[in-house]
Amino acid sequence: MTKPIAISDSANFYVSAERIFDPTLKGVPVIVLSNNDGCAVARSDEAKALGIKMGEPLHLLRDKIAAHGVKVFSSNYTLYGDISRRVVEVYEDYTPKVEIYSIDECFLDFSGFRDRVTHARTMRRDVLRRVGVPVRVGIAATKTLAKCANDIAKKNPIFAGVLDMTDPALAAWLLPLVPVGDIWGIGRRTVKKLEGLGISTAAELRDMPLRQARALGTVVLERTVLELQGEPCIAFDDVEPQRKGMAVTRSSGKPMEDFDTVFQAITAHATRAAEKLRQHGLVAGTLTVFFHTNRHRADRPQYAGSRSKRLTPMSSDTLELVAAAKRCALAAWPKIENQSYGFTKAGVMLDDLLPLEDRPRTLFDAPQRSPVLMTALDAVNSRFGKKTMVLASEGMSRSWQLRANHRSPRYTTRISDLPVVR
DNA sequence: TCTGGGGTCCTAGGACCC
DNA sequence: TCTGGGGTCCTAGGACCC
Repeated sequence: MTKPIAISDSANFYVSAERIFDPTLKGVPVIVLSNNDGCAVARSDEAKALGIKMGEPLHLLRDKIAAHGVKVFSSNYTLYGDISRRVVEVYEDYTPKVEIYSIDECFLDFSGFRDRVTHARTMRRDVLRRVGVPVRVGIAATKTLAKCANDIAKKNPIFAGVLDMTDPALAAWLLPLVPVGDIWGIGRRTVKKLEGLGISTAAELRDMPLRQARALGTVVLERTVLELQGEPCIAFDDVEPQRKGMAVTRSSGKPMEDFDTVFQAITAHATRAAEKLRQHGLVAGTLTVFFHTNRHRADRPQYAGSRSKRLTPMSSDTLELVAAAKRCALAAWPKIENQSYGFTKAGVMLDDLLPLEDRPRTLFDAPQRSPVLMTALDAVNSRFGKKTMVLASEGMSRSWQLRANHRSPRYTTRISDLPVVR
């Protein structure tokens, strides 16, 4: 008997998080936008019912928003991250093993509970009571099947948010109802290929010959088939994996025309990346800078520049990272004379990350050339707020900064954001 | 006419996830 | 006018080695 795995996820998480602090949002259409107020990345059920699609650009939604009084929010990741942490705390009261999969999803070890459905229902009520967001739970023998169960529970109110599909007979009965494209790990490309073979449901994929699955979609697809058969191939893992890379990339509020502006954005991104490195106690071995024009504008000249550089010694020092980023940006800058580009996105990526204490040593290196300065920088920005102290090359105009015209208060992490009650 | 056989490491690109 | 950001894993193919 394999161990039952549960996956718990939050319905429309970002919307649910906004609703905690503003009850007037209940029962009305609400959407949360991506960075730069670009497109809808979370929609309430009411917004979905209006036909608002995941990833739909805001500028195509203006009419619907006006006609139906859709409430619109910019992303408030500080708030969502904190709510997510609180939800995990509740899960930890209901199982000794929690694997955080994403900001709104956790795998839970549900082995050993006599009545898993009752246990899940109790947990669900507790999350709602203590944090205020609704969650759904799918339980099955493998992660892929648990995701299916969760998906079925999401779409069929009859399950009241909890479906235990551990029983193989129940799985066999339900899998024919799951479209193959809804399965975890099956994306658009694979759906196309499977369609050609006449495979359109989870049950049909489960019955696909393993060799054929591997030929079509490598070991990844083969594992999915095995998981659908109830054989675990994706291990439950509650230790945080060593991260391999990190990126800070942003679209700009308006096009960046000259090197100085692009470099201001890149300075800000490299600065943020260095902060993240130090927070996690890591150093980076490679830095990549990229920037590109708006691909949706066929009428404007297109350019995409990118350069990487090894960091030796490995570093988490803002000054060193920004210096390396500048060399990359200069090397990647277009060489064509008299051609002006409107760059709309820029980013800094760091790879070959290692814990500070594991970094290779050389005779003269130090993890940060200016460790005392970095400590002071982090202390000031933590005490007085982000961006209190920045490098001059980040500039003061911030003309590249992204839009966020509908941001809600950071209710749980910033006292000055709280509404004043008189 | 004959033209090895493994290894390892690295990189670019594809596919997918939320 | 306006179209997100941050990750992971896998494979193929080239370079290089003995």
